[in-house]
Amino acid sequence: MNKRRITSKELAKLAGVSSATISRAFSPDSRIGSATRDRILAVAREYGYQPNAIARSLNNQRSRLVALVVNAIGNPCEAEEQQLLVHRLQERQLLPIILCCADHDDRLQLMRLASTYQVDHVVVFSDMVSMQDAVDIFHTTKPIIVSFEPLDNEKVSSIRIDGSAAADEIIDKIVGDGKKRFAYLSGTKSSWIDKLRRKWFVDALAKRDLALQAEAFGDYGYDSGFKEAVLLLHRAKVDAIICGNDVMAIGARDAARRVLGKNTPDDIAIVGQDGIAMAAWDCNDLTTLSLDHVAFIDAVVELIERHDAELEGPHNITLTCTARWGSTA
Amino acid sequence: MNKRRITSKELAKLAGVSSATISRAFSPDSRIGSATRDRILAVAREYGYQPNAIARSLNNQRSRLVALVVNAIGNPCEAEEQQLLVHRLQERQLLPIILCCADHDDRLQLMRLASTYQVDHVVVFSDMVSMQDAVDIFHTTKPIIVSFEPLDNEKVSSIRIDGSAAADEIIDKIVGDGKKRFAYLSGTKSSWIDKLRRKWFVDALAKRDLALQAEAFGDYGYDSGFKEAVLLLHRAKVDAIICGNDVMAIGARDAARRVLGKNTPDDIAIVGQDGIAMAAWDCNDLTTLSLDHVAFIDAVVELIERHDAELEGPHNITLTCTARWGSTA
DNA sequence: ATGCAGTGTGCAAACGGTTACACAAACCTG
DNA sequence: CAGGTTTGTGTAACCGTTTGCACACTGCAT
Repeated sequence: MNKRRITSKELAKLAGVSSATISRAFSPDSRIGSATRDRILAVAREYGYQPNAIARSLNNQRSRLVALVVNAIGNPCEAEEQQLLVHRLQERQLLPIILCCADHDDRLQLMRLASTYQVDHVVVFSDMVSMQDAVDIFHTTKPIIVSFEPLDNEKVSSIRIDGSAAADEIIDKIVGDGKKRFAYLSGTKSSWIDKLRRKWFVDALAKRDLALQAEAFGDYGYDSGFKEAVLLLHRAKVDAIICGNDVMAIGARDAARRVLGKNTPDDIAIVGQDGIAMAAWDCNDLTTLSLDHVAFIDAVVELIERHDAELEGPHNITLTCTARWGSTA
Repeated sequence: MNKRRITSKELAKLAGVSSATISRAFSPDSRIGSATRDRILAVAREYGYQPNAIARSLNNQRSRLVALVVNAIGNPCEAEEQQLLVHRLQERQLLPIILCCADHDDRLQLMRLASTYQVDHVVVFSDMVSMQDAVDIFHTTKPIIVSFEPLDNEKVSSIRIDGSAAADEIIDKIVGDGKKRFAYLSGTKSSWIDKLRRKWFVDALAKRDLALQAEAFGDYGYDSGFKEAVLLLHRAKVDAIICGNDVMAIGARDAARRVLGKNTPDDIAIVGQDGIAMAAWDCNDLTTLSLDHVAFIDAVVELIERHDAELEGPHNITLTCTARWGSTA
């Protein structure tokens, strides 16, 4: 019970070879007689031997661990991408270590902890840590840091998102429906991603000589969407709310309907961002500025693979968003 | 650029001590002069030294890694608990490695991979792997396996969930409203958790001399809830559907409303399970058999801590569910 | 002065693998 | 059949920590 895992030396004794040979039996292309390998593999199976990944990592300088820095896993707006990425990593025999920033106050300490595990790659989805901090903490290892924030650092590859065209389309439609008084409900104060998203819409409005009539800040959650929408609608006369993500948009829609008695899209237009599966559920049917999550994760994986292949400097990929039309705008 | 991380030996040279002393400077209670420690810590900060967790783990036989075996992170019905647990682990300086089973075909291989990382604990939330397999794979390490499945193994601690009383209440209410023809929409075929949940309701019905009129199986997702509900309602005349989780219940509710034109709770009663935050959103307002997620994760953490403290054998904790009343039943 | 507990430090052996190097045996080629 | 290549295996060093043991030093009571 609680039996210690058998080591390569012990297995070597059992199989009548040296521990070096055991190691070779487990490395696909190394000089070893196929008869010996088969015998070793058989004995290994019998005794339940598996090479110790910790020891191997120490030697290799390669842990096959990937740090995923995210805000939260509970929020559907992020979870969908995370799920996709975790799947792709697993296919490649890479294991994700997830760092949840949202509810952890000392995020730097958290990243430092992960960095001591010599992770091979770092993917930052969270907008609650600054890229500069991430680079500072992980720079001694060899991270790819997938960043939305354009950081001028030769270590950081990034994926840029362009939603300006889609924002334009969306604003066009809403203005065409006779709406003029827009509000923006941010996901968070002072995050790069949020500022970028906001800018797409502000620019689209400016083209039509319009400007935001009101603004508020939430926390990417339903409750904040609901609450801030109520306050917003009491404070200012607006007939369209652009939200920082889909979940907040659902909250805002519910608030408008329940508290103010306003229905979409006639009384008020509500727009989300992300384009998560839930946005398309029949009960939501959100109009949203949506990102192709599969393409996004493809890009992340591509960056990771470039990095693995030790290709030259950082690499940037830009993806464009599209509008998903629902019945809320 | 890609500078190698500094090692304790190098730091030792810089600080004019031996690497053993470096190590001691970083272990809270070890015999070391406080002046030396302060000096070392200062030099360490200057050069950005942090002890290598991989090497430490190898030596310690303690990795501070925890394997979390889950179905998916993208499904809100699980993500909420996972988020809570990840947070609690992080507080304790433990890092989670998430294994997503839903989209990985060879789950055993996945668990074997994680087991080579000498994880200190294993928490199995997924009902897509058998507990026996998990035990077989992780038994050489010292795992706590949080299991719903009553497995008679001295390594496996478990948390049992009892929802029978709440199911009884819910059935009582629905029957009181004049409904008699129940269907059960399972989350998955042949999983222990699903069978258990189903049994609570079947038993509650039996007490009233009622039985299920129809059954179907989905995959815990919205689309499957929607699709199976449509088929179910075309196939059988039922006026209440109990669903395997909340997301499927939302799907079923949408299907009933959109495809069949039946509204809750008058035409049909719909019940979910889990009691996730989303169930309480204004647009959903689901009646659901709900589990206190905080209490649940408290229990998981308690088991992990017992295990860390090397307390005697396995331990079992039972939690009871409560009904959350919404407008769908 | 002598002995002895207590304190701070270094040495060296783990921890469990991988891999450069060395070497023996087997296989060619002319 | 000599010489060269290929193949398979073992030896030992190394990856970066931790920790038991030894040792030197201080302080204090005898």
